[in-house]
Amino acid sequence: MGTKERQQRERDRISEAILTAARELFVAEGYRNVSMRKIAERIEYSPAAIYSYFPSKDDIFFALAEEGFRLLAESGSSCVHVADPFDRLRAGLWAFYQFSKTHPEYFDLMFVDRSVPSLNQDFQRFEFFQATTAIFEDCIQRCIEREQFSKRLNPSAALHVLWVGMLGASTIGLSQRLAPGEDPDALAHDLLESMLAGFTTDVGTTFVASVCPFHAVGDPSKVLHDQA
Amino acid sequence: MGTKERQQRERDRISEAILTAARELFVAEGYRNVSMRKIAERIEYSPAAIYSYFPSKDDIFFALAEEGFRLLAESGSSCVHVADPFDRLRAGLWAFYQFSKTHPEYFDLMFVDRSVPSLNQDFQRFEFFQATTAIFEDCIQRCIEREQFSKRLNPSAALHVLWVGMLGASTIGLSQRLAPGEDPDALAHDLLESMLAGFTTDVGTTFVASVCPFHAVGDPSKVLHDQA
DNA sequence: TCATGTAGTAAACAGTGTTCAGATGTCTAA
DNA sequence: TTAGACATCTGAACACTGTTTACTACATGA
Repeated sequence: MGTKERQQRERDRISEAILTAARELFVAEGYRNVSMRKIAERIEYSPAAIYSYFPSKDDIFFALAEEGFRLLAESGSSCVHVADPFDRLRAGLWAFYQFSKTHPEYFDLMFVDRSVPSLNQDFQRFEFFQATTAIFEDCIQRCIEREQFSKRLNPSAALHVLWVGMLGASTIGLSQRLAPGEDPDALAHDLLESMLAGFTTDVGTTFVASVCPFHAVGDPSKVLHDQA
Repeated sequence: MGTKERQQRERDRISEAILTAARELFVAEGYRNVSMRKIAERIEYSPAAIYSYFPSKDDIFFALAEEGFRLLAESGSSCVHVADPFDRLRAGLWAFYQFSKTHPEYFDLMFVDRSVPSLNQDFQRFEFFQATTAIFEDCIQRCIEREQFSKRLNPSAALHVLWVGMLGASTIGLSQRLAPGEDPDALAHDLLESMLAGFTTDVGTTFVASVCPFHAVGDPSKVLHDQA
């Protein structure tokens, strides 16, 4: 007895070795330069052996994305100690942007890349979101209560806006579509401040579905401000 | 005589056929599903033949990206007729976002994808930017003059902010990293209005390099507001 | 007519993800 | 101790990928 347990431990050990090898290659050379054969070579197994631990290459990268979310949660964990809710919100968003720089490959895999089908499909499975969303919606709610943000702001929609805005800044940093000398950090900073500034006033509401060249933009619950 | 000309015409014709085949495959199946062999099959040539017209697969996609910029310029051309500079600015940015939906593969190639090296390197070569930048910086300048935007706004930096913000909305739409039922259009809309609203006030300036957990974020010329 | 240059091809190289028959070794039960 | 069952791992293959190279067939200009 205990054999099954030992076998399972052995399986876990090799499974972990595969992930470690994949992670090292992936961090060093990027998603596109990781091949099953390279992983196999690193762990000194044949490529076919990997398939008895992971059903496909996709699943390896799904597992790495999960790691990425844990990493991101860690990176952002320090900001929960920021006392002021407004500063906490900003620190969290900035941590998100910084993560795209400290872990560009993880970030690409998690938020930008479209070539890992399982990630597109099962993205909402990551429990990361529930926890994080709650924290920062609370920040926004407090900012509304202390009248730092417009009373008519929808915390959930506002958080989405901030998040997606920072995603833009991160993407441009990663894809290097800026002129030489242009600073993605300054851009991310300015974007963040612009969005936050936009929340402090009711100005935005006057635009929604009125002056805009587009009406009825889908689910009303997702519209940033309640229509007064 | 005239032979050289005819030969050149023939070369151009085949070169165009290669691009057409590549474009069709690319629009229908995405960048990653276009192979030299598929292009070759479509034009009824051997794969090797393509290499006497384009040095590599990358160069084919560089040419397609150029097409993409022409397409984008066309898509946005209608908005230059919008009389009000503020509405013109908004219409242009919305056209940019819409382009990511009508031509997702082009958009991905042009602004998001990192797997075409020549695009990363020579991105600033596209003359698209000079022209477009001028138009929309002018809009912002006019909005400042009529006191719709803060006097302390830097038009170039502001345009970058708006552009990158919309890129975030486009990216999230493409990569489908939203919960089921969440509407990327509404998100893009709210983000745009938030950023524009942020420009109407001086509020943002009070944050720059003061309350922020980050100071000296690079080139001061890229900072959104002049430091008062 | 003949030499030159070019266009296009077949085949190969080195790589990719993945599958599968078979070998090898380990564990369990008789 | 032996026999059978099971798990593990490999070599070889399949069907792809981008790209290169030796070669052929043909049109051109002299």
